[in-house]
Amino acid sequence: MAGVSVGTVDRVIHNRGEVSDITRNKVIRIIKDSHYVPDIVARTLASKKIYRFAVLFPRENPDSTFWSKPLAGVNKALKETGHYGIVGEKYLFDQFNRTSFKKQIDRIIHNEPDAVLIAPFYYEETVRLIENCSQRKIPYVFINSNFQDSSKLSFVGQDSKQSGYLAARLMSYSVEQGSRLLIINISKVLDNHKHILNRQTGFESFFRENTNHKIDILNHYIKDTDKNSISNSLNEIFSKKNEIKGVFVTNSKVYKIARFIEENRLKPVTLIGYDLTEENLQYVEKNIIDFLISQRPVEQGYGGIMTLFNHFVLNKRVKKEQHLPIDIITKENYKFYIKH
Amino acid sequence: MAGVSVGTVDRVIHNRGEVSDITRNKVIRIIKDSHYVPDIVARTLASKKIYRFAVLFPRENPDSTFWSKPLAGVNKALKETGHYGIVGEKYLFDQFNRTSFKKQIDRIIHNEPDAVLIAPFYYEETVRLIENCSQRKIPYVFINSNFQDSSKLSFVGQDSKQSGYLAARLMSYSVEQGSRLLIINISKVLDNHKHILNRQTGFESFFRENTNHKIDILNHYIKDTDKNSISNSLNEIFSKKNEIKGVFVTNSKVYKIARFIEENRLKPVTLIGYDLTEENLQYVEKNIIDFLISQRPVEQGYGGIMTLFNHFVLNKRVKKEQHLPIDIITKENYKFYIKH
DNA sequence: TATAAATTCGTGTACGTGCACGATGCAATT
DNA sequence: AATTGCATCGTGCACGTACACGAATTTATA
Repeated sequence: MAGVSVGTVDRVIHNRGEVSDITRNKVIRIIKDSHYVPDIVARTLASKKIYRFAVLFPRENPDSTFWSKPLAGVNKALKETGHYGIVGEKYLFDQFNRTSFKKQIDRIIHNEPDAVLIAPFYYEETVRLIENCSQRKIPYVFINSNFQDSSKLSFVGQDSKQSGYLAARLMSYSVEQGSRLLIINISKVLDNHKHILNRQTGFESFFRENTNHKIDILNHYIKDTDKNSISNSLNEIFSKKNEIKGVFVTNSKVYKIARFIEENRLKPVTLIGYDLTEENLQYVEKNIIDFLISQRPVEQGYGGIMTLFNHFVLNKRVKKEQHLPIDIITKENYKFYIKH
Repeated sequence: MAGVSVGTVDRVIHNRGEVSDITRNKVIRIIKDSHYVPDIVARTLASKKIYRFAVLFPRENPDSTFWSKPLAGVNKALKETGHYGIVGEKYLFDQFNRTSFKKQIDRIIHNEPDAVLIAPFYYEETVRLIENCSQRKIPYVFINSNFQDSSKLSFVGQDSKQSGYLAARLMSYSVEQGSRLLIINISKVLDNHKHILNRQTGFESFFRENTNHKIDILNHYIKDTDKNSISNSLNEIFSKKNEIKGVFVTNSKVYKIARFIEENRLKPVTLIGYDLTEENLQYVEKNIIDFLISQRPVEQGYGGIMTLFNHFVLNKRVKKEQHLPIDIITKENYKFYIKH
């Protein structure tokens, strides 16, 4: 149409220069008018370009099997996009070991990937990574836990505060006026997860805002996660007066509380926590855990890679905040959420 | 490797004959041993084959906006798979008009698509369609409502009975012993939706099986869906003695009940229904509807097309029953389920 | 034995794009 | 006038597969 060869058109499309302004404009005009879009299938076949995405995740550990799910989502996405030259390079760290996190970041920086998918566990090190990326124009996406940062490509995860708010709503159905509730934070390291605190904030604000629920809320922190420490810690609270009607655990460790309740044959309380792990589901089956809130972990990993795929291969614009639905899990519907 | 040309290998792969048994076996052997898989990108580029999928859905109507969502999912899938030669041909019928359903089936049979995605509304006509498909070896997939049929390729939708069961569990949190509950079926036509009845069955069986909940359940059918008929019908029930503590509506018409409750300023009841429609969400916002159960309508349409895509293009085996998660929707999390 | 028919196979072209290489034309330099 | 340099553009091959066509070989028929 423009009276030029495909080579010239190709140069225009890829901004490779070596085209006069006159022909360039002519070609651009025609591309627009005829609604031409490159055939990604042919493009993929012809191009030998390979996109290397670094994936910075915690390694699965005995204390929490959670992170195997996002990894499964990543692998699923990699399988689907492998044809298009996407390869994932995994950098797994020990989530309780800051040095291990730092080391993997060093490796990433050294290996120069085309993009990075980050589970931001430790603050300073994360900042170092994203500053390096910004400098080298490497896009990066956060997963699971958000990061205040305007130059990120995207965040894929849950609105943590809202999830706590939702938990409170669920709690409100089964506790009457004047009841006493308990929020439990149970974790070895506290500094690194703002979104855990957001859950607590959300939970509290529900009862503050819905003033028709007159509720007394206790906060409790458990730092040592071995069985004995938990037992001692909880005995104290529950023995005072067993007046607690509901317990909200701000992470996936809720099964440890459930176990305590079961073994001590406490009066039933409404128990709400996070994540569909094997251990948690056991107690859902036994009706000890009432609700679990799911973060859609598989979709997080899948969405993280797909975001980069859309950005690089399909040239789509991606949304900066991608909040996944907050799924409510009970004994009756959990089976439909597992598998993959 | 086999000492033959690509042409011969191609004939083996596609069972096009004209290959001696000896060479065929040799090639097959090598394909297996070397884990060869065809490059779908190159295949798509080279092949001019077009797959025409017929989509038999209800047309969106003022009474229910539900079916626009599966259609959106279908369109999304078609966009993604368009490169691979997938085209959708839509056959939309009036869900309250059996003749319209029949007519579209005639058109489908006449047009000879490569596969059919069916929302099975009327029984006999559906049987006629799938018998025709079986005869002509055209695969078909059911969506939303299941169909007892061993030769279908797949079903994509929800486990209806389990969703009713789940609704009952949610109800159980907010009603004390001895309460009276109400199940409302509200629909112009009753014969065509077994899965609506399954919801009721599931709800009832929860309270039968969990005998620690002593609950009295009333059933109520509303056939005329205009406002006055509903008013009259409900007035009768609620006026007797306003002792009803919870209402379960077995479909998306729950907003009509909510409206009645609002306008008559009835004592608050726990109200549970189906589907995230505009009208329903209004009453969720007002705290009149407590829970909605979502059928993941968009995913149903998306999954229906993707099932056929996997079958035809990727040669993947597809599962015969694909049950989507039963999402629990409240005022706090509904926002994350809409959009797309 | 010669010829026809059937079977089995190889070759060439196409799909739409990326990219290396070389060709062309014109202006600047020697 | 001859040469060089630069900007601009076209050509050809490659990617891995599908498929039409015709060639080669074997088997059947007269």
